[in-house]
Amino acid sequence: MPERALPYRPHNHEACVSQALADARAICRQQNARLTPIRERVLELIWQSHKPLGAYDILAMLGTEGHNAAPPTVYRALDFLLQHGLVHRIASLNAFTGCTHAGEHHRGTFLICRECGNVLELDAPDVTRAVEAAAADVAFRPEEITMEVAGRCPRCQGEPGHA
Amino acid sequence: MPERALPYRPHNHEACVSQALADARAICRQQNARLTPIRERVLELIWQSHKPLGAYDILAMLGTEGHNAAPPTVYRALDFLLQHGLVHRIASLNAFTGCTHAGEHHRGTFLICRECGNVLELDAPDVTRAVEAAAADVAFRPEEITMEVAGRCPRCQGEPGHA
DNA sequence: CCTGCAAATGTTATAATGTTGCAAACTTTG
DNA sequence: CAAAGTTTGCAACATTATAACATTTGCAGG
Ligand SMILES: [Zn+2]
Ligand SMILES: [Zn+2]
Ligand SMILES: [Zn+2]
Ligand SMILES: [Zn+2]
Repeated sequence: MPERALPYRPHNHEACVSQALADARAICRQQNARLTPIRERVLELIWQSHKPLGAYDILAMLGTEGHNAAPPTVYRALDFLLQHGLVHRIASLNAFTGCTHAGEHHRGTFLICRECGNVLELDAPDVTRAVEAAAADVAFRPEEITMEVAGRCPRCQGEPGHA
Repeated sequence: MPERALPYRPHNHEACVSQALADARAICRQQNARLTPIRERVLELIWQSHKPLGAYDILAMLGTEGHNAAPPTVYRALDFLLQHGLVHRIASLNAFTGCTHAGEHHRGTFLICRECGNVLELDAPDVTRAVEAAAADVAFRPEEITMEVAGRCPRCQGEPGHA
């Protein structure tokens, strides 16, 4: 899978989104899952945003485009996308972001810039290994790992306030 | 500081709680912070529970003991306790738990049993180091680390359903 | 003691986030 | 097509968190 541009670096984000959607379609086909219009649209909205979106942000966006959606619509779509590894939920933000390693069954580490709000998903095997080792030390069997790091992204360290 | 018993191992929990409260009083004295009755009571309730407590759980408990509290009362007490490193917020649970390393300025790793709900706070320097290294690789400056691992605790792996 | 300030708490209302339950529409399958 | 299963619409509700402003409390000077 080609490495996508880092979110806080200038890049052709439309291509980013199309690629993600294409990947998602392929993954769903492969898993015999139905990426319905709503689900796909929610995924697209999430990808189009450079920052994690709250469920109610998504709801509002659907509203402005004529789709008269209620909360369950959005949450159900999000559940589906989470289930199939297409998005992640950022617990510390109550928000959702597109998975940059969809289909790879992995545990993401998220670097969240407090200044500009951008989120970078790392695939950090060392971190995962360290967590698993620490858990093993106390005979704990990990199933799901939430790793979210709030701080400053490179761009915001020198010159704060990038959107 | 003496190591406290692991939460899911039988132990004299009252002693646990008194020790935590004594520590808290010492820390607040040292920091010139006022551990008022409400704040102390909230901390005590959190410590008395073996499992993380939601703000509204605390609210209800205060209610049953005649204290007619509203949400802001609890949230303000919790803010104070968070501020002074006496409790942690578990983002994935929207709940709060007593810090087992209060005063040590540290980044806790939380092992959350999905079966019994108990939470174990680890001081896992290896994990922290791994996270910091991964962040450094992309020039991200971490400020706060959220590490929450959901899974099965040792007791619940064999015989599920421990309270 | 009193006075005045700052910190803490009380109180009411409201915002933000997430869920339940059931009915209608759509898809798949035989 | 008919049955069964899945997805969506919809209304109500539950939970978690904050805003705004009034009141009380603790404390330092006068
Ligand atoms: Zn991912
Ligand atoms: Zn930034
Ligand atoms: Zn701690
Ligand atoms: Zn357990």
